[in-house]
Amino acid sequence: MRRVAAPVIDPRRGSSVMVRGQGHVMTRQLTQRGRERRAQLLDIAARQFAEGGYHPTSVAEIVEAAGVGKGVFYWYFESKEALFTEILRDANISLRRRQQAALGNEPDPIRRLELGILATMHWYHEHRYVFNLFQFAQSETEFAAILVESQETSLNDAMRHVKEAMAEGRIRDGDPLFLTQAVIGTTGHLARRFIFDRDDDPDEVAQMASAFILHGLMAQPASVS
Amino acid sequence: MRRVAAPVIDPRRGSSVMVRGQGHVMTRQLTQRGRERRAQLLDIAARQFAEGGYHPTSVAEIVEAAGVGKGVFYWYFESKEALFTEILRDANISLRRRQQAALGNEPDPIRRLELGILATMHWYHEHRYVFNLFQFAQSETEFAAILVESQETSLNDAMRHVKEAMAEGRIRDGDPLFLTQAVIGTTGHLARRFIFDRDDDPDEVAQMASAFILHGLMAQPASVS
Amino acid sequence: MRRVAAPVIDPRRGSSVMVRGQGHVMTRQLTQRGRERRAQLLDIAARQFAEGGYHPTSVAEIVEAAGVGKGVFYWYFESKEALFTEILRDANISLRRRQQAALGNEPDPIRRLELGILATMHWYHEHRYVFNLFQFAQSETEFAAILVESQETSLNDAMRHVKEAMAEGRIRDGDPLFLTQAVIGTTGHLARRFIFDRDDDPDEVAQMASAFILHGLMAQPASVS
Amino acid sequence: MRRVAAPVIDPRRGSSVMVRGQGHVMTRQLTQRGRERRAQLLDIAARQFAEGGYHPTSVAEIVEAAGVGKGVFYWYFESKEALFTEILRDANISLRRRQQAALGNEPDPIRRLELGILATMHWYHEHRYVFNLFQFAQSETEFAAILVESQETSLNDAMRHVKEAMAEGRIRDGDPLFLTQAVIGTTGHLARRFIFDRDDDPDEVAQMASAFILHGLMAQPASVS
DNA sequence: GATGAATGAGGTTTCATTCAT
DNA sequence: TATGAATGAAACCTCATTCAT
Repeated sequence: MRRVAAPVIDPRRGSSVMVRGQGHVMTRQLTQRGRERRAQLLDIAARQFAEGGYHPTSVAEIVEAAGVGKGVFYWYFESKEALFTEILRDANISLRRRQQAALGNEPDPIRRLELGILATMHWYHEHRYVFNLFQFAQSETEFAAILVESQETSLNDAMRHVKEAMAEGRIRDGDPLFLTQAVIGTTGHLARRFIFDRDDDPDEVAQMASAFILHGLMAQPASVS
Repeated sequence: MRRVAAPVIDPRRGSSVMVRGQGHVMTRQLTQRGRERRAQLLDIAARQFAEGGYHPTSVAEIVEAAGVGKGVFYWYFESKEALFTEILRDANISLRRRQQAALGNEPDPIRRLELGILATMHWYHEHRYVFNLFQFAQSETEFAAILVESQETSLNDAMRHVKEAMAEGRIRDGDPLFLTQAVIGTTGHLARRFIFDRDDDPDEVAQMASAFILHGLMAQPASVS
Repeated sequence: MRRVAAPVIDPRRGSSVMVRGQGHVMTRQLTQRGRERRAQLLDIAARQFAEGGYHPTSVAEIVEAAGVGKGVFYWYFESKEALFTEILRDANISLRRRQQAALGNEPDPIRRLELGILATMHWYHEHRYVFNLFQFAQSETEFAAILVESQETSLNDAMRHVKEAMAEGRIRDGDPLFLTQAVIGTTGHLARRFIFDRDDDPDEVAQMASAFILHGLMAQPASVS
Repeated sequence: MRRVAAPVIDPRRGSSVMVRGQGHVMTRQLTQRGRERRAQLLDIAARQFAEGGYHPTSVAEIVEAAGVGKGVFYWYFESKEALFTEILRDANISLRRRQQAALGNEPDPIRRLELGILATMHWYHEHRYVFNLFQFAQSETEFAAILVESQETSLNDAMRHVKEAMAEGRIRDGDPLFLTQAVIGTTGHLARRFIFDRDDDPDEVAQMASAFILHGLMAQPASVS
């Protein structure tokens, strides 16, 4: 990690936790202090998972980094797995919030795509450690399912822009899902390679990515062969 | 895994192994039978890692699936990690071989890109389980390094086509590395989503991917705004 | 537990507690409310120990069921072990009280045995959950000692009847302790099997138990009175 | 434990083990050495559970007593619980075997009961530590079920004798199950009190127990044969 | 070459108990 | 009195690796 990244956790969220009370799940009310501790653990864990991998990072390492006893972890989280799941969900919520904020009331769907790509690059730039978490999550069935579910809303947002643009004849006809996935995949991979690996300027990466993606989507392209 | 995928291992390769014997590393010569057993273990392990994850899959499970004792594993591989590293390398060699074979003597660089995308989709279709392996490998530093190294040659192949096309004025000017990464990232993500997740027809996916990518690369696009 | 059983705790008892405060043991005076809370905890704990076992039942579960914080537990009890010890003592006191009440001034020792068996069956019927507590307590040295000590008085009561009956020539000569243990053992096991396991009618079980205890298996028994 | 008791495990039994092989249960073949080690662990564990209780005795203590590493335990047993279950089953098999051997071809059902009681007392005398195991097992639902199931055969054996004797008019009419349970309960409790607690002579205990069971407490019993 | 057995550090999780508020 | 938070030892169990046979 070349520079400290902003946490993805909103400490005001989550004033209560789900815990196991002998067989049935109950909700535990947390004090202000409790909420802060919980957010701290989420943040520390996210960074350690990103740095060292989910499996290789032990609960012991997490609590040690937080400077608390081992029991604290299980006071706030049902399991290591539940913690990771929550990190994934929180990250996606944070990313989508940023994308939404960036769109404002922009009426042009193509412009909305551009703004979304720009917001995404900036968010990744600030939360660079999340790359590895998503990457890993994709690789194990249970977590991949969480990811898909968490990203569904963002996917639909983007697909809406694509459909609108298509209806306006601004972009080529085609399967909207396929095109949207192309947009997302390209954005993600370029972010990984140029923002995460090389720490390039997010504005520049976004601009180049937009160029590639928009030409890819455009109607009336130059003839291919 | 919806259907049985072809192994990525060439059993003729690897007629000797590096192993630890009495403290120092030594090279072991393998018989024909030995080479087959080794290839079998690589194949079984690859599938199990893909299905259940690298860390969650234990050496015990691998040897059990192979129907051999635990000692056999360490007869052929230095460690679980070395085994995985080898799987990654082998997979990339296999993929590149397929891409190379597809290009033939095609003189047109743009056509070479198209053929490469098509070959890639077909290869992923046949080795679908490899997706998870690559995805996971990206997420842990040590394995990510292996991946980057293994994929460097393929990357340079593709970049050569891009540069040539650019020199011929067939595609837009721009950072060739950036454009090549865009091509690769888009191809990979679309393969993941449509070939792995949905088992779509690789020819169709390749065709749609090529359309998106080539328009993205093209010179003289339709005006954006 | 098929039906709610009566608590074995007398909330009027125990107006003060022994607890550890600053390193030394001190006696704490309890208010009326305090005594009730204490009795409530004893009762809840007894049922949970019976249902789920002493060791598997955690203090956390007990206080959760009582709807109080964890500190409360240690305000009223020195430890989980002390709590269980007290449950055992209370249960035996309650049982003996019932047995005593049943005897009245009955002059016939044999009749007294019968009345004792009947009272015991009824008590077990009302406090069915106690079976598991006694059973468990027998199995761990420290608790077994508490049981033996708590049951000594009841044992001596019963043995007095046996000795009197023997002196009157009403029952066979023999080791009074042995015969008394036989009476107790038979009563206990039959209660377990027919009252706890099958929820049979305590009057019927008592009657059949008395017949067995007095006459054994043989046909043509000596007339009872 | 005042004296060393004979193990209840037959090391020739059990040439294979059930173990978990990732989700599904598989059977593992054991070598002669493996079978001995397994029997040793069963025996050591049984004694330690009896002495210190099932829950308080840790797997660490068991393997330490056996002088082996912790992994060995899980090589031979699926879990601590599975081990205990097996101890319970083995003990009941051993007890029943002894009872059966004692009966020979004895035609008289009453005599068979007597011989059964005698064999039981001797078996308990040799396997005294089993008392606590049974006692504890009774107290937790899951293990109690195992006990009931394991003892069903012995119960039916004894009930057959009771029914025969009843058919011959040798013992009183009554519910055969009730009477059989009375026999078993009395025998068990007396064994516990006089053989386990006091280390009395099993022959004497058996004789007094038989007298009580056959005649009850009454003087002038009906003649036995 | 191959096997079953063994190792033991280390993993996740639980829990009796204490303490600051 | 009472609470939520914290502790940390210790529980059960896993697993990469080694080894005797």
